[in-house]
Amino acid sequence: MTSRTHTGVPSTGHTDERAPEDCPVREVLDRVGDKWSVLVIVMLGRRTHRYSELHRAIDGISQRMLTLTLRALVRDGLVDRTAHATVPPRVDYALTDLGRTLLEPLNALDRWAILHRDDIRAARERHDRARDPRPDGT
Amino acid sequence: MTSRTHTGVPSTGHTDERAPEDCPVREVLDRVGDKWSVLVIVMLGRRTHRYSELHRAIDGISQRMLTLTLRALVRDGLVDRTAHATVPPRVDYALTDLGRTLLEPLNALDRWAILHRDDIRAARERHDRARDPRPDGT
DNA sequence: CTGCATCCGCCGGGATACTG
DNA sequence: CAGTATCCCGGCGGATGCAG
Repeated sequence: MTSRTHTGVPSTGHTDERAPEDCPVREVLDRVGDKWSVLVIVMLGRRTHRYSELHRAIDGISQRMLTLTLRALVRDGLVDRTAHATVPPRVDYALTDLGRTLLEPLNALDRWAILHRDDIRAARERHDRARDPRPDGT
Repeated sequence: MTSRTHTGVPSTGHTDERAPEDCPVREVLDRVGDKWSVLVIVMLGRRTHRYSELHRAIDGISQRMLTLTLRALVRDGLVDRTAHATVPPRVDYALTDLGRTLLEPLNALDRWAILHRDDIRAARERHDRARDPRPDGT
């Protein structure tokens, strides 16, 4: 149900109350914010990988999730699938041009994470310590 | 079982096989890739909001999730919570300096989404049509 | 090797009711 | 107004087994 009932806010008119639902960021995150997509994209950003390579490289991913993730990425035109009719079969996955363009904003996020991961850890510990003082030194 | 039997692939050895688990991008996504965090951050990026304002502005969010989301963001030092001891109570939420820095990479993702959302939609429809031709015109 | 099918546990998150 | 507490459901994702 997306029908905005605008209960109170009588469209203040001047404020930028544009609902963030149609905010494109969320759209990307809905596609790529899952558990494995970014990992796959990052791997394919380095070079083309075949299925088993990805499976080995991305530690912890199940065949099921790797397949589902790849399928979704292929469907959205971010990843290219090339099946070689050899025996044993061989399937290569690579980023499409579109997929490669996604690398940039992802790297921006990456840089932010590298710069501020310690800040977040610090803030978190500070916050937790304030809530649960742990009188003893364990 | 991860013991490389190197059936064909003769041990890459020199390639940058660094596992992407320690890839910081995933860290950010684990924190902010949930359903509501980005929406809240975007809203707070525009201006300070109080609880009820966020609740009204972010269409579809439940009190529970708004509370949980805000708590997590505060804990990580991305959002600042200011409770005014008035009656009725009033609580303001605003981005911290750290939170504001996150706006940039988020905007990068945003720009990407705006630029390429149509490409993705097109690729998806093309892919779906190829798989399920739908002979009739429904 | 590259998947697909099935079963199942876990938890994100919605609905609802209640409190300070 | 600004939350908290409880119940509950869907689906994400892991494990396993089977197929081309």
